[in-house]
Amino acid sequence: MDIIISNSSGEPIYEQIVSQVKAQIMSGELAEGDALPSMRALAQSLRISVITTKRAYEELERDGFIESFTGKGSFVKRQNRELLREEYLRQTEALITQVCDKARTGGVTLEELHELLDIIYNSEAQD
Amino acid sequence: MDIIISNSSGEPIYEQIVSQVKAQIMSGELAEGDALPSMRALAQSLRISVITTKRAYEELERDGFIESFTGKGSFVKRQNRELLREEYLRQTEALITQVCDKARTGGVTLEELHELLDIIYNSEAQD
DNA sequence: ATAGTGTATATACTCGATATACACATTATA
DNA sequence: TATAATGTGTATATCGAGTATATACACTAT
Repeated sequence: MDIIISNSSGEPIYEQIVSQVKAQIMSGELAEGDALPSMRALAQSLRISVITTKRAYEELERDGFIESFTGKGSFVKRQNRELLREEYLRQTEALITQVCDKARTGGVTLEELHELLDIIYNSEAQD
Repeated sequence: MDIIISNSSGEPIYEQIVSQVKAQIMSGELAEGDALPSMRALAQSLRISVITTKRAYEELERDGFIESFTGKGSFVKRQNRELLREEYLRQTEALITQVCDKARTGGVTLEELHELLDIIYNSEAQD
């Protein structure tokens, strides 16, 4: 499982883990029943504390994405992929709202936003 | 000067003050030489500590938007409005990048993004 | 037994927000 | 004109929430 931690983003480490696991579930890289790396193994490879990986896994478990068993490990639960997609859609809408607020205040027009959207959407690194 | 504090946003109070003052400079509500409310007056009207308003004013002063004089007050400095607009443009682009990342992961298409942008841009409260 | 899992407790550090006391400028008024 | 009173910005020490941690504990499989 590939997880990349950025120290400069300001986003908590455990949240970065959570969102990247969700993204991999969304993309199908992680499917139902798949074993996640053990908390210790992940902590070691990211050079962080076990407690931080545990916190990430706890949040994923609380939200119904994975299940953990003492002595055995952590595993991906059966997913309602459509539910996840809706979550992403909500988050996307929230971000677009921020974009519009910022743009209006700064005198950026709707047309400019559409242009920027095309440019940025197509210029980003693909998987 | 109208400043509105939201406790639910998660954004620090002093940052909310900073961004709203910048927005008012951008819109022309605050012009060169205008006096800002005193740190105490603003603190009292927002029911927050003087130290928090001071912190906001410090950041505005550090970034060259206002000037403070002990015993006299705080005043709007001469502005390069074009510089401010560019700052907003940069922030807008950064937000759009986040939008595209989130959208891609969630399987939201570019066409859907354009539609959402039109809807949200036009549905937001106008000044 | 041993080595692999997840779990729980107590601790340190950062950052937003604060109360309180201090220093300077203007204004009222004696 | 002198000076007390009020209004301005400033500085120090402290609290609380949230992130990340070291260490020790409990369970499972081999």
